[in-house]
Amino acid sequence: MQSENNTNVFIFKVLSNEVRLAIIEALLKKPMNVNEICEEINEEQPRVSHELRCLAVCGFVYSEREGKRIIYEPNKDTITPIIEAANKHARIFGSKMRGCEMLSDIRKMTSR
Amino acid sequence: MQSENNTNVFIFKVLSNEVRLAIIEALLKKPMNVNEICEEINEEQPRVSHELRCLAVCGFVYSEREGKRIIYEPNKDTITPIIEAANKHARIFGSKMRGCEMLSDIRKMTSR
DNA sequence: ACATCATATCAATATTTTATCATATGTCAA
DNA sequence: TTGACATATGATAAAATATTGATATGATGT
Repeated sequence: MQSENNTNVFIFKVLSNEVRLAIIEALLKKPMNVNEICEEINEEQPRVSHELRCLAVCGFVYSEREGKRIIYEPNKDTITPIIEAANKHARIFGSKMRGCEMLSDIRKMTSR
Repeated sequence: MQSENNTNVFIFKVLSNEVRLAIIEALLKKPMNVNEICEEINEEQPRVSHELRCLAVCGFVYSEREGKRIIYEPNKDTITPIIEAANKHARIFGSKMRGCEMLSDIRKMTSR
């Protein structure tokens, strides 16, 4: 339970990045190779490779070589429920957080 | 959908911190005031107050004054599904991530 | 083996987040 | 209104993460 907790912190860390989350969402539409992902989310290739590595180590995506290309697929089983649960919270509290792009933005919100 | 996505990044950021997640887990057991939380998770009061503010702004906890004390409660409705979904991933891939405390640890894992 | 395309790695820097401490604010009770 | 307790705030140093571009590796088909 305690170790599960620490693992959860790490899981959320991995998901708390715009590029990584964009990659996941893109792959949920359809499996792709690095360059297709780059086009889809408009990011540089080294950057996307970097993040794919992270996502792969953490079990969020897996890969399979097809000739020259390496096709990445998301691990729908565990990703989908996490994202949907977050969506639910976002739907209700998204407006409350509007304008927060960084954690430090919260300091600027004086009212509670 | 796009704004939901950005909000999700933020949601995961908030949850990707040991202290904040510990606060949430503690409050899921029972509502508490700041000092009780401090004891439970063994952290300093200013630190916990800081994080409670963050959690409150983001809709993860809400508070109610009871005399001198302010009692904090978690927003079980949306938190529980998120944590459970993460637990599921942790159960399967936790071992793969074992030893990762920081994202930079991933760089040390050379094998894929 | 060579040329080419696809992907990964490295390292330096910029940005963001965490951690800490001193201090302020607020509430109650005498 | 004073004292005691409870909680919040602000500034800042330290640490972690994101970003970037140059370069390296790897696989394929010829």
